[in-house]
Amino acid sequence: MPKQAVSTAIWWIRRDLRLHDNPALQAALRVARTIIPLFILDEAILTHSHERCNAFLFENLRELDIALRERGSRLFIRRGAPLDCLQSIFHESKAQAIFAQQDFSPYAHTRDKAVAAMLPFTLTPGVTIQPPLSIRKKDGNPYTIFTPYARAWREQLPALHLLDAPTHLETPPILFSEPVPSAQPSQLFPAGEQVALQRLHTFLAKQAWDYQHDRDMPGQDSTSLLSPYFHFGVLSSRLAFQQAQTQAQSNKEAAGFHSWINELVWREFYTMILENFPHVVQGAFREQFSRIEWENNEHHFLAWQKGSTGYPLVDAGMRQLQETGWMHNRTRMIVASFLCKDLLINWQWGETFFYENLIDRDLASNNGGWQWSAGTGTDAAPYFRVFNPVTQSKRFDQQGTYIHQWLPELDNIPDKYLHTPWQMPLDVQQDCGCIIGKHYPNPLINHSLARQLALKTYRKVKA
DNA sequence: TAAATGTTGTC
DNA sequence: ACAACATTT
Repeated sequence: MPKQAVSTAIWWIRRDLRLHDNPALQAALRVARTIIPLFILDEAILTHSHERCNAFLFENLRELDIALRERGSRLFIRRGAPLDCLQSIFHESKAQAIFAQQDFSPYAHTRDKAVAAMLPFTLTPGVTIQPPLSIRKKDGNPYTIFTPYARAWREQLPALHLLDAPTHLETPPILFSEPVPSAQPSQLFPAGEQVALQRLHTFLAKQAWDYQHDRDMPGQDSTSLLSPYFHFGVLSSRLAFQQAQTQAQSNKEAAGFHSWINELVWREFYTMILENFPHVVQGAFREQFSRIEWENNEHHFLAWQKGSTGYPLVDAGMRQLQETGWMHNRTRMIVASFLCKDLLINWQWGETFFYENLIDRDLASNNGGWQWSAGTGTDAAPYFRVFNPVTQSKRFDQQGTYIHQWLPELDNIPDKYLHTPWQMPLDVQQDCGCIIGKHYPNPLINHSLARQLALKTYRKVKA
């Protein structure tokens, strides 16, 4: 960080699209009088992400610009390679320092190293609540199991001093900026930090109380729906944690709050894993699982993607993803288990598909979740843990609320066949206007046989 | 953050 | 016959 005050600093915005509790912005404000809020449209990232995800980003940029203008400032947008853009705006504006929030991915590290080599560049924490490398075992090695990690995480948690949004920002009047790209606003995820803060507030006042139980019910409105906001830093995870923690400490019935906080810690855990073991991006965390003999049947993969596997809860999950860019966590686990175990398709195919379709496309969490499901990862479920899509369906979507929400072709089938439509006698199929094999597919595979095959295939590579 | 299968206990 | 519990995958 520059020791003495400078006149102008660039606040390079990446995954911190907010004014509240923003360490990078505050670091810039501590040394500089004039701030240039800059976002760079990096084609290397944009071309690999779904239009819907980019739309969420663009809408949030628009909201950030509005919030900045209310404070006498504005957002500047450039398009191109980050280093090129930074060098030009740095010289055009005669800025003397650049501040950004540190990001954790192989791409981000390469990018940021190149910038630091050429320009006065300072990174601040802020993506996670605690810096990923700050939590280690006594022997200095990183944790690889969640539970002891979470214990250490809680024990060494420092006091969090949240940072207020600035009330006024001074910004140079004349500097080139591209317009904020226009985009289709999302119904499910309206943009802006005020929406995110309000959503957090509502969640903590209502659903969080029963979160421990209700979060497993994909048909209920029981989760916070905050993941896209966390991913782009529209909402500060430190602030969210602190508010949940305050509620947990001031209420006797705090299980729901602790359970939600635990999900925040999972996010920290997988960011830490990615940081310490970047090879997880390439393949299995544990070497022997790169040798699984997958079937990789393209036809099965397509059916999975479209949501036509014949297992209603799996298909409902995939339709929710296709239609909204988001999927409930319970169904994420179920469709992932189905892809890896029932279809014996390489989990990386699923990882890529999720990464391309989720608005909350977080590299670390997505990779961690898939490795967990596939049983190839750090804290993975044992390989023999295979979800039964029918059991899961009956347990977590008993009334079929979620199935009905996403599979209109099953609208009229009798409740007793909702989880197993293929068991409908032909006359019932005709009565309810849902012919299996015509209006809704036959199951792609027989779960019980598929399970046997998965166990056999996994057993071959187990340590 | 599971499910299937086998064993024992109860009627 | 069928829970409840234990073991195996």
